Amino acid sequence: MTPSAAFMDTGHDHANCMESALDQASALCGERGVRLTPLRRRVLELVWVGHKPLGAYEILDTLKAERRGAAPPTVYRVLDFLLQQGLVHRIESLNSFVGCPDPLKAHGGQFLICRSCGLTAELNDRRIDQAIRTSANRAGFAVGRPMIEIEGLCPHCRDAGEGSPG
Amino acid sequence: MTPSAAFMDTGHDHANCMESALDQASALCGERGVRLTPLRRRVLELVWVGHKPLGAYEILDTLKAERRGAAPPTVYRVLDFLLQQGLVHRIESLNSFVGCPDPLKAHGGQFLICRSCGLTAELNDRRIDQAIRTSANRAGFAVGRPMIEIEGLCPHCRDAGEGSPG
DNA sequence: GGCTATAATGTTATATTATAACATTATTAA
DNA sequence: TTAATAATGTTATAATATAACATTATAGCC
Repeated sequence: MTPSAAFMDTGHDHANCMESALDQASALCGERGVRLTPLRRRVLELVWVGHKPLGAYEILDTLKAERRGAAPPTVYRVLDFLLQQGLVHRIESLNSFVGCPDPLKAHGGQFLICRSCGLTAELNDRRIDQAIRTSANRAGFAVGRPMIEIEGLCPHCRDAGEGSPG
Repeated sequence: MTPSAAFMDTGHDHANCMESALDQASALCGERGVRLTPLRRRVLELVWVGHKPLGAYEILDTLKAERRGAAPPTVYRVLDFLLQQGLVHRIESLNSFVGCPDPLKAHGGQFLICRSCGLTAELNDRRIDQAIRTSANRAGFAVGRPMIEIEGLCPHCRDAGEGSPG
């Protein structure tokens, strides 16, 4: 089960998952001739730590503890870079940022976001995408970037009875 | 063609569309025993004026010109009320608010948002909803509120060649 | 190596969006 | 008319994001 397919479960090797995301980012930046500087790498690492969306100012708080002179532009500039390279996604409904498990494939985001624990999983379901394109085309609309953010309960929190789904 | 089905076209009688939305809101509040006060009615009217999402501070600017003492809480409280009654939707990707053409039916929003002119159309496509539920269920996720915001070009701007769709 | 162009980051200030907390006014219903 | 509730007014501030310019680091060239 890849990270992109569903929520990580008890078998999920997170240290490995994060390391491989960073390695992939490093390779990808190398190929593209852009620089994954220590600062950029560190921010990418931070958004990967929890598998849950992180706010810019949460990232900033951590950076401030690690280097002098970290300020909002420090974080937002790095996030812009990571977004451009497809290494992170922005979750609009949370004003937050999360690591992308599949940066090679260009894609808008489809996210399942647990309202109880905050864990987020990225989907890439062609049927959802197709249903959207069909419906948009019918309205004469040229689809650019579809954003899909599904709030609800992850398997663990659902089973623990953390509130009703509706 | 109802407002919910697609973008308004040249045949769209907007004055009538807005009036009917306000009438429907008034009736609906009456039935529910909640009050569509002049302030609330005015804000609802403002979000309906353009068929495009309006920011809270844009609404505030208009209100300030019309009454003394309008301040951010004035607007946000009214928007909370209108959101609760299903009379407006919040567009997360724009931090903005837009009138709901079908407040009786409980629904998450499916929005087509033109990046060129800002016009927004609301969809309610059961196939999109179904595709999302199928995919979420497969991941063991209990769907609460799906948020779907499709950025792109409306028919008019697409035909006028206002930038590429991707 | 030293030079220059560019990219990245530092720094200060401020814009934009949203909420907290408490005071006042309006409406409902007894 | 009065008490309870709902709605709005008011002041202050929190949270998110960007503008503008200064400095430092890196890459490519001589």
